Amino acid sequence: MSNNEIVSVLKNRGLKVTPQRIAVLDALYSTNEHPSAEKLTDIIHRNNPNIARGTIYKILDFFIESGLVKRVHSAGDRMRYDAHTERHHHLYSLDNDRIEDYHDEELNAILEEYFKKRSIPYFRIEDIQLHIKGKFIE
Amino acid sequence: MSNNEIVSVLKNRGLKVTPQRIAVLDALYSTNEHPSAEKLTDIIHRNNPNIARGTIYKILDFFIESGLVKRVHSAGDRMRYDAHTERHHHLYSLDNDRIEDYHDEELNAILEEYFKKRSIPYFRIEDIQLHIKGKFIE
DNA sequence: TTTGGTGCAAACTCTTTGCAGGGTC
DNA sequence: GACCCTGCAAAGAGTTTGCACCAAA
Repeated sequence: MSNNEIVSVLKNRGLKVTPQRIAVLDALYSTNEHPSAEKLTDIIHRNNPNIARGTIYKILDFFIESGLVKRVHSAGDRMRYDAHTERHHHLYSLDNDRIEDYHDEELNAILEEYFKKRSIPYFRIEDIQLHIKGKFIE
Repeated sequence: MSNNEIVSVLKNRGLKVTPQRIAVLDALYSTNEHPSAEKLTDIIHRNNPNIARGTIYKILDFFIESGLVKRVHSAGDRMRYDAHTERHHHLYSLDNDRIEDYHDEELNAILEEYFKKRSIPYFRIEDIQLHIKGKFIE
């Protein structure tokens, strides 16, 4: 995703454009490994060594409130982030902290169909995500 | 679950029985709110004020290795634990940190059926869990 | 010019670790 | 009695906060 496209993402939502925000979004869009804040900081610092750790945390929180970024549910050692907001699921390695996307339109359709008839009386569903745990085969 | 039953759970797996381990298991079995370590410590201290925080962490790690307890995937602020190991899914509140069980045999059957035909070539599935995010209706 | 974003460093929270003493089998 | 589990306190990792300075609109 080009710099101009990233700027558009921010502008279209009426968010202020700063080099730091561009750098954070760029780093998130350019990886699919659902980085922790630390990992993300490493990626950002390759091109922008002067962006502060605290700023990155603040920007991530801000993007989460803006709906641009989501936290990935994980075992909890540290937070993981994802800027790919289209509907998808995740594969979780039982050997390490690897998390990969799993896209499956047919599965989405089945789930949607199922929860249309089987609603949960005390709960309004907004999003459904599969956590598929297992081992990556090399 | 009675004290004797908890002792049996440990003995059947050949694990050493201590008052601290009993207290941790008892607290986990007696709640369905998927407590954090801090919350769990509160529960334990109601009856056993002298069990140390560090001990509880060590016992939780030990139980996870033994397969008696699982970590619940969450947004990552802190770790959450669950000793109910039968197959089930979770409802996640978007308003707060509430996590509730969701049992659904029909859904399990559908998922099992689906992934029998649709296998993922580079991944061996060991467990599938739905994360259903939304709002609890009071 | 005004508003609010950034950098820095300190504070905070949650979790892990090391070691001496004590309990379980 | 041997082993390893526990309590305590300190260290560590990850995240948040406060404030002065600076930049975007």
